[in-house]
Amino acid sequence: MKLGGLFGQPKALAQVPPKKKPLSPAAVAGPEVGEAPPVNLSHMAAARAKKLKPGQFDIAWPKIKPQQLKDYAPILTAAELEEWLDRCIETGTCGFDWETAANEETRAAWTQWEKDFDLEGRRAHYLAVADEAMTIDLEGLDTLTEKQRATEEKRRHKAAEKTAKIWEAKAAELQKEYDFQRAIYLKTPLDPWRGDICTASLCPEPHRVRVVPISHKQGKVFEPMLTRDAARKLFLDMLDRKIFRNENVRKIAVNLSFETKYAAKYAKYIQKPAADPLVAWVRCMQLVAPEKIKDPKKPASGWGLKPTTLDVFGVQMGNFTELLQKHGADFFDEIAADRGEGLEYSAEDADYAVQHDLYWMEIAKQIPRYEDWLNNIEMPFGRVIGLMEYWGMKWDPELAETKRKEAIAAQAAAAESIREIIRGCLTGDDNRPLEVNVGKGGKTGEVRSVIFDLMRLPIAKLGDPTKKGVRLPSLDEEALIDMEFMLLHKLEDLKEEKYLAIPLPEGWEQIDPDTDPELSKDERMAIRIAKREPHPFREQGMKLMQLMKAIQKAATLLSSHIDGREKHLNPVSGRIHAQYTPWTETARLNSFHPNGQNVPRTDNDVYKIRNFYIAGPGKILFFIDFSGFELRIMAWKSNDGTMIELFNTGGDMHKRTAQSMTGREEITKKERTDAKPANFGISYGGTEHSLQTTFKTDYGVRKTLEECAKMVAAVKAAYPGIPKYQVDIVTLARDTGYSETIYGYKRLLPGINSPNSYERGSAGRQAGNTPIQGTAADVMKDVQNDVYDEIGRGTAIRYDQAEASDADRMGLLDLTAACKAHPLSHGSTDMIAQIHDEIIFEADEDADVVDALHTFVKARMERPPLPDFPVRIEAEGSVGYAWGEKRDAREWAQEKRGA
DNA sequence: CTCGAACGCGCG
DNA sequence: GTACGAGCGTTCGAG
Repeated sequence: MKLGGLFGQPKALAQVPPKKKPLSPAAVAGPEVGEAPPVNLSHMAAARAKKLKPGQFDIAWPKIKPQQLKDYAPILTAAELEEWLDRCIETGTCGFDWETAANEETRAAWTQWEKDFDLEGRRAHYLAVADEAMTIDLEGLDTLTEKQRATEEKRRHKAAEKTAKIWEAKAAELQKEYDFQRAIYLKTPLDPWRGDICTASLCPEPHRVRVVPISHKQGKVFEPMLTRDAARKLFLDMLDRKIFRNENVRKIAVNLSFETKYAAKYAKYIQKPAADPLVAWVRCMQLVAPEKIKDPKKPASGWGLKPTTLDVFGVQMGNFTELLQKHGADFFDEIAADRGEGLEYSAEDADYAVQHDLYWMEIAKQIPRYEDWLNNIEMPFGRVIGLMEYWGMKWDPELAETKRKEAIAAQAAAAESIREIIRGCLTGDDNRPLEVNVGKGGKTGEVRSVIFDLMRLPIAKLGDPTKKGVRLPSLDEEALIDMEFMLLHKLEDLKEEKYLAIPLPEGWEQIDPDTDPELSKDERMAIRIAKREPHPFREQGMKLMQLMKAIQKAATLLSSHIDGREKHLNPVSGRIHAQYTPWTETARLNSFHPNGQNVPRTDNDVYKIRNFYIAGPGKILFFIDFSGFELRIMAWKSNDGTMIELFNTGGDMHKRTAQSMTGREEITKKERTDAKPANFGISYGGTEHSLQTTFKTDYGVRKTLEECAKMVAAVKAAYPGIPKYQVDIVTLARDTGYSETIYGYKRLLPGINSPNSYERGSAGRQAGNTPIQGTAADVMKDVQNDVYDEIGRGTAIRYDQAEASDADRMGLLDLTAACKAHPLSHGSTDMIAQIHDEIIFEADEDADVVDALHTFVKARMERPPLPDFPVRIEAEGSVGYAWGEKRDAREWAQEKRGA
C-alpha cells in the first residue's frame, strides 16, 4: 500500500497533478509544504527498549502534512466510472460513502399522513375554541350586589381560563405529535427499508474523489437517460464486480455497518479486505490515548468522523444538518451533488475515510497484534452488523396483541391482590382500609413504606449505599425470597438461618434458653427462635412477597419485552431490527433499540415471547450455537488436562465436577445440576457468596456458605489449571496493564495495580474473564465474517447466472428473486441475529438449503480457532418456525423430505 | 418539566 | 462490599 501524501513520500500524488480547483477550505488555507521528516526508526527502537509502565504504549505518532489541493469531481457516465474504479484497483484502495434519502414511497406516505393529520387546520380550530372560551358572558349579573357581581365575574373568568387552557394544551399536544412524527420521517434515510442511495463517492487515494450523483432533484445525474433505479443498479453492479468482490482492493468506509446495510438492500456484499477507520481509531485510542475517551461506556461518543478529522488533520468538515438547512432541504437528494457544496460534502467522507485508514493503521502497527486483529476480525465485522440490522426478525403482531392483553390482566390482578392484602392489614388516617398506589412493578415508595415502616416485615438485604450513604432495604427477587423465608421460620435476621439446622434438645418447650447452664450457644439461639411469636403479619407478609415477585416479573415482561419491542416494529418490513455496536470492554457485541439479545427464554416466560419472533412466509429460522463455549475456552486458556480431555472425549464436565464435590463415582441428577452453577461461576472469579445467591434465585435451593465454599473448592481441585490460570493471568496483567484475547484485542485494566483492594480485586476478575469472554467474541466474529463472505460469494455467482440467463430489462431484475433458492445466498440463507454464542439465520423452508447451511456453518464454527488449538469445539443446529420452538435441524430436514 | 440515579430484571 | 459482560423500564427527586 502506498502512503503517498500523508506522512512520508507523496510520490503517487505527485504523478497525478490535481485537475480541479481546490474545493476544501482546508486546501486553500496554506500552501503545500515539503515532505514531513520520516519517522525515526532508531528512536522508536530506543523508546521501546526503555521500560514502560503497565498500560503504557510507546507510539510514534505519524506526522501530518497539510491537505493538498482537492481533486473532487462528479462522474456522470458509465465509461468514466469504469475508469475510476480501475484507478481504485491500481491503488488497491477504495474509500467509499453513500448519501441516502427517503424513497418515493416514504415521501408519498408522509405527504398523505401530513394531509390526514391536518396540523394547521386542527391547531387553528383548537386555538379558536380557546379564544372563544375567553369571551366571557357577563349577562344576568344585574340583579347582584357589587360584591357578588365581582365574585361571580371572577368565577366565570377562572372557568373560561380553565377551558381555554385545555384547548391550548390540545393544540400543543397536536404540535408535539406532529414534531415527533416528522423527526421519524427525517430519519428514514438511515433505514434501507424506507430510503435509497442517492449519491456515492469513491476515493482511490487521499485528496482524489469522484462523486456519483445517482438520484437528485437538482444538478446533473449519472447516466441521465436511464430511470433512477436502473442508474443505481448499473452503478452498484459495476462497483460490485470491480471492487466489492475484489479481494485485492481494500474497501474503506467510516461506519462500515451503514454502508453494508444499504449494500444488502441491493443484494451486494463487501468482501474482505474491508476497513472501518472509526473502529480503528476508537480501539487504538482506548489503548494509547485513553484520556481522550470521555465516556468509557460509550468510547465512540464524541469521536465521529468530523471531530476526529478536526483532531487529527486540523480540518473542519462540512456539517450535514447545516447544509440541509441552508438549502431548505429535508433530504440530501434535494441538493445538487454534481457541483458546489453538495459535491464537496459527499467527497470529503470518502477522502478522509482513506486518510484516517492510513493514519490509524500506522498506529495500530505499533501495538502488538493490533493491525491483524483490526484487519481480520474487528473492522470487517461491521459488515456483519449491517447485515443483521438490515434483516432483523419478523414479528407476529396478532400473537403479540393476544399475549399483551393477558399480561395486562395478570398485572392488574396481581396489583389488586397486593392492595387487598394491604387493606386487610392496615388502616389509613381516616380509619378506613389503607389504599396504596402499587405502580406497575409493585415497588413504589408507598409500598416500601407499608412493608418496612407499617407492617415492619424483616429486612433481608440492603441495597448499595446511595450518594447520601444510606442503604435502603432491597426488594429484589433475592430479598423477597429471603423475607418470605424469614417470616416462615420466624427469623429476625438472615444470619439466624444457620440455627435452624441445630437440633432442639428434648423438652425444649420447658427450657429457659437464657438461664439453662447445659445449653450451647447455638442451642440457646435455636430455642429462642423456636419459642418466638410469629410475626403479626406472617401469613399476609408471605403472600405479599409471592405477589411482589410475580408482579415485578409480569411488569418487566410486559413493558420491556412486549410493549418495549412493538414500538420498534418497522412499518415497511414488518420486522424488528435490533441494532448492534461492538463497543464493549471484552469486544463482545451489544444490542439496543431494541436489545435483541435479552429476549426471555421460553422456560422463564409464561407468555412465550420468543414465539412473537417468527420466520417469514416460506421460511424457517435456523439456530446454531456453540456448546459450552466459554468453558472450552477456559480449558484452552488454563491448559487444564482434565477439562481438555473431558471436552475432547465427549465427557460430561458437570458430572465430573459433581464427582469431585461428592467424592463418589456415581452421581445423581440433582448432584449434577448442583455442579452447573459452580462450573459457570468459576470463569467469572466467583466466590461462595455469589454461588449461594445463584442457587437461591435461579434454582430455588438454599445452601449454606460452607456448602458453597466446598463446591468452589471442589471445582478448583477437579481442574487445578483454573486457579493457576487465575493467579497467572493477574500477575501478567499487573505487568502489562491489560488483558487480551486470542486474536489480540486488549482491554486496559487501570485498576489492576490500584492501592484499593476492592478495585484491584475487581480488575483481577476482569483480567481473568476478559480472555475467556473476549476470545469467545473474537472467534464468533471470525466465524460470522467468513459466513458473510460465503453468502456474498454465493450471491455473486447466482446473481451473474440469473442476470445472464434472465431478461435483465433495464433494472427490472428482481435482485432478491434472482439470488433465491441457492444455498448460502442473499434472500435464501440470511444471517439475522447473534446472541454471543448463537447465530440465527432465516432460510428457505427447504431441506436442501437448510442442510447446506447447517453443514457449512457447523463446519466453520467447529474449525479450530488456532492451528494447534487443543480443545474440540462443537456447534449444534436447530430449526423452528418461531424462535420459541426449536427442534433438531437434521430431523426436521429428513421429515421435510419425507413429507 | 426534564434528566439522571437507583433499582430491578431480561440475556449469554 | 465478593461474579463477568450488556440494555431498558419504572420511580423518584434534583435542578
